[in-house]
Amino acid sequence: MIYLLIGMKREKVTLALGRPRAFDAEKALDRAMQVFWRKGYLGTSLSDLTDAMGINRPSLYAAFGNKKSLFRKVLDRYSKGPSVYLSEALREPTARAVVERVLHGVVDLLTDPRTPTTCMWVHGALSCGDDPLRKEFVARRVAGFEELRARFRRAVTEGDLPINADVDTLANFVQTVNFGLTVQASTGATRKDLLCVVAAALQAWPK
Amino acid sequence: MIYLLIGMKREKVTLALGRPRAFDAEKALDRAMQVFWRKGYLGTSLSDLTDAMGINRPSLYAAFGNKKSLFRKVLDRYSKGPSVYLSEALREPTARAVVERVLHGVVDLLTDPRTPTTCMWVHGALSCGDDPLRKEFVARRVAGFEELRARFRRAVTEGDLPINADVDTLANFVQTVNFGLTVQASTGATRKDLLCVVAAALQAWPK
DNA sequence: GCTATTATATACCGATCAGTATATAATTAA
DNA sequence: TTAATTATATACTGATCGGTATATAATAGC
Repeated sequence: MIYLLIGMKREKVTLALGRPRAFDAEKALDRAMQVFWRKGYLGTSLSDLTDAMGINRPSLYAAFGNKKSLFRKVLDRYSKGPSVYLSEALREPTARAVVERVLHGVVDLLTDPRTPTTCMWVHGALSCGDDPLRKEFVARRVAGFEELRARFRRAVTEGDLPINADVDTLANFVQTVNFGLTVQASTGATRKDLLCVVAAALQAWPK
Repeated sequence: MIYLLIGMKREKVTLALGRPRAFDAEKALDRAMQVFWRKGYLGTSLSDLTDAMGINRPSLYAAFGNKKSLFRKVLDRYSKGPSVYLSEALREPTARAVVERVLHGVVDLLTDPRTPTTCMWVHGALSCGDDPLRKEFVARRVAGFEELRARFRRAVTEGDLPINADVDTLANFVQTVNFGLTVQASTGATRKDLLCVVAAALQAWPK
């Protein structure tokens, strides 16, 4: 039953028509995230997904579209969830603090015992074969780069980076170390290994 | 015709029995390398391989074993071919020169227009799902790390690194930047982007 | 020639892939 | 109750997966 709200006072809003969904879509997305995160894009099958999500195939398609569409939704969720340290880092008061927060953030993410020992974005980007999905990874990387660069530009105007700082290179460098740490962790590096690299990278930071 | 060499002087060695192979195994391996390099491990199908190699399936299996075995052979060939810059770098006279050679080497590799814009090792490591193949990537990364570390230890004794240099961290850092550059290139970074990062990383090097 | 041996070519195997048709169950609206 | 709507469950689709059985072709030794 739906009453339109065109200047009326009626406001009943029972938008749920038909049989109600029997699963929690958010939880299902989280389960899907774990699978894609651990096995990559091509390494994950529809059966892997439905098993982990506890739903059957038609329900998955009805709720999230096909595999690629589900992956995109999971990727968005990953940005706002496990990978939120990136946007949080941008709010640190100085460029130096931003970088520390980014690099410690990724190490924490990579070594969280509850989640796969990799970054879902990197794992996805390198496990989609030559699928057009690749283009979306490029776009997201560029977006991340630009956010970092904008933050460093601000740092220059605020005086916590030298006036002649090369903000492009700085943003690029931070992103590169982040990615490198991810590959290290994905192939067995320990938390101690990663933290040493972070310390070394921070030493390179302009005073 | 084979004469056994048990204390005899006969030495004719016509080991080619049966129908001769109609393809060049080395060239076929190179073709296979291109495919794995571009599409990753899971992204490459047997049909992709036989198409590229110009041979049929039974010939592939007879000459190189199954998909995983072929991939291992290709990985070895990759180390001695496109990735040889790593072992060459170790022969540079100073630690600084080693690092420069490694990082410029990987940038050259990543931006060679004749080959895929990634490193086959990294691409492979992150595109094998949760296959046990993963363990072999771990072993190879550790081996690479140890070679670098040994080289830096030598540099300490030779005086071109400070006596208190943390050789573990230095080797780790170089490897991490290498991997990071690879992910950057794999997701669209330009040669200019990569070279800026290399310069930034070199600035961090101990004087 | 004949036999042994190895490579090639075709065609096939069962398994799994992503995706869907169909029937039924659960809900709201009337 | 009845109709409309949406979700669920099962079972299926054609395509492709990695891998192989079988038959034939090409070579060497005798």
